[in-house]
Amino acid sequence: MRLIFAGTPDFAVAALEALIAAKHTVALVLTQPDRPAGRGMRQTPSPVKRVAQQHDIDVFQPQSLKMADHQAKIAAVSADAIVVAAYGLILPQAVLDMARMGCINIHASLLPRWRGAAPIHRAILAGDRETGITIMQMAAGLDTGPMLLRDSIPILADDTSKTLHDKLANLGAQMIVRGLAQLQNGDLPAVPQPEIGITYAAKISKAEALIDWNFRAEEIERKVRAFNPFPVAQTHWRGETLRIWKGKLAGEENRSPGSIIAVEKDRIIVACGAGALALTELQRAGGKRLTAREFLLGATIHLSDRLGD
RNA sequence: CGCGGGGUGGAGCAGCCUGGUAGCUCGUCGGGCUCAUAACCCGAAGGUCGUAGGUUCAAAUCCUACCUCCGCAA
Repeated sequence: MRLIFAGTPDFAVAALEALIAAKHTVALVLTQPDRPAGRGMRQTPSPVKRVAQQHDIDVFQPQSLKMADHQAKIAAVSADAIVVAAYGLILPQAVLDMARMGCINIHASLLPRWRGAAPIHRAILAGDRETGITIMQMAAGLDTGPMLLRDSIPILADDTSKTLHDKLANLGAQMIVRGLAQLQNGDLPAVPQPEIGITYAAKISKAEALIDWNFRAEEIERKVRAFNPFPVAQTHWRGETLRIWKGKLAGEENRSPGSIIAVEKDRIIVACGAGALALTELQRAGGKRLTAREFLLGATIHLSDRLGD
């Protein structure tokens, strides 16, 4: 098929590569404009742009798709379908109608749960037991279109946003290839999303990364996993920022939240609003991420210290 | 030129401000103790202090440039 691919972050890369590998003709790639990013604020191309360039695919990076001449450029491709994966721009109705088979979206949740920007993080934060990928026909509303394919995977007790992201990106890549094939054969019915069970996955904000030790240990532990590898759960220790990369539940404890209960060889146990969390991998400002064991070789944490102040 | 912190034996850190004998915790190796151990005791090896210049009688420490890692911000 002759396709346009619209995507921006790493999540979309697997799908783009799968479509190329499946011998589809990706005639144009839409991705967000290069942005100042990283240390030094250098202009940085999106992951999808880099891959597109490796395959010598034309890249188009409009700020918005509302302008007529931008839309004309897309229409001129005469694509059979537009595949969208974490693109980050609203597609106007005119664009949604532009391809013969419409716009097909790869969404990282079991719709209608977790419509929106951060479905993977939100699923872990909420303690969901499973999540998945929904391939859907795009409609004007936010992730509201009818579903074409849906497949679930379990969320394991040690899954982080990183591990889950990678699994879902691969699953999505397989499913979009399968979906397009079935669509081409005309045997892929579109099923409207249920009216019940709708939730929205708001974007992750930096402020959420700060741990509130008054929450229950299970909730904090989920936050640590959901925010790994980005933006990384953090707290304060002696006035400096401390990033928490890994933690494990550590039984019952009713001391004041944020108190250090014990400093052992391989872990630092902190009291939460209910229960306790054992920190096993952490990072000081300016330093690398370290296991608790390495961290404790060079830093001394006293039982009188408190986290979060 | 967005702001800022760091690079010190194998690992993680201190020492730098107030130049002048390289320190701590761990690991490694040898020995001891023990029924035994990741525990404990004794001893040893191992460092061009990121790189290149400069200042000085003397630089890990002060100055300059560069390389590199990291936090914030995006």
